[in-house]
Amino acid sequence: MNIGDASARSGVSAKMIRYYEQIGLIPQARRTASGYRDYAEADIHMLRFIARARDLGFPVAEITDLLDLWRDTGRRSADVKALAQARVRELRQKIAHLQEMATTLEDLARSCAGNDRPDCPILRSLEAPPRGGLSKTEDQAQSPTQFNGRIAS
Amino acid sequence: MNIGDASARSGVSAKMIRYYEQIGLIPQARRTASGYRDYAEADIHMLRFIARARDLGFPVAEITDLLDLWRDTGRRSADVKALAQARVRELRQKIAHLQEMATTLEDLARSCAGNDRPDCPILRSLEAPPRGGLSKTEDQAQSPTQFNGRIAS
DNA sequence: TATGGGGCTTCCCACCATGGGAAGGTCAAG
DNA sequence: CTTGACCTTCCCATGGTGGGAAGCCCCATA
Repeated sequence: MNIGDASARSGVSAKMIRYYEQIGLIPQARRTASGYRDYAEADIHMLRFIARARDLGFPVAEITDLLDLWRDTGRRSADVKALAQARVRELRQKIAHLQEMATTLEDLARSCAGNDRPDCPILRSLEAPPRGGLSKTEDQAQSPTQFNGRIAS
Repeated sequence: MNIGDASARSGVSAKMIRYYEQIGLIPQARRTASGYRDYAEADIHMLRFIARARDLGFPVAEITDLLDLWRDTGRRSADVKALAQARVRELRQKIAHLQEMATTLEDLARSCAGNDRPDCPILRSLEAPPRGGLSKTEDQAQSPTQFNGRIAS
């Protein structure tokens, strides 16, 4: 089976299949005499597994572990569950962050007249952030743990 | 004022200040005789505006418009409000997407024993997605509108 | 059999926002 | 004048994904 068929049957674009191979997420595909990648049913199965895991928000790096567990018939289901739960926690964290941004913005928008006049609380708020107390240039160290950047987009 | 001070006072890293200048979000900074960027109070003000807008989830591209409105004293507050609301809608959409992923994963995790046995509904689900009806290789066209990729991370 | 069109290959570029780091110039304090 | 902190530019990496070019390959139809 050519990469095009594998793509159509797995839902993973040909570009991505090559990429996954390149980064070592999936093994290097067999090649035909002329250099075409050649896939079997088992490969489609694996690709679908990957697509589904991506749908559920697993980063590619983590899917490696998931695939290992999938293939390991002697696995402990607790290990799989732990992975899923860690993912849920991260998703919830991102959600909370976005929620906070949305709520704040919504509040600001609500308090804006939205007419032809220039006066606008949104812009005023952008000028002078309402964040508690950070001004002395020192205290913005705020743990470089999870939120390095701003939006989790 | 050097870029380091501007950074400390605005909360925007020096790296980012240079980047914003490079992509044209902020004007090119004045330079001292020796080539150092030199900032004034007004620049700090602008950088803080940008930082705050990023905090609220505005993509850099959109901040250009925001800055234009900010500087335009003859603006209509309705224009600002529209921008904010569009952003809120996008945030809500991302939230909904993440929420769905989290819920699904959580359901799966709940139904997984999480013990030493290998049997695991999570992996089973990854093998065979529970999505309504997509199997015949044709129907996965699913409108390439907003969700080009999977996770909105 | 020749030709054309569609599929395959690799390679590079772009996104978005951010950080890391190297190589080299500058400034201010000691 | 030396030293160390700062500045400059330039390149690279991230994470997934798509776009596209240049050049083979394969098959069907004329």
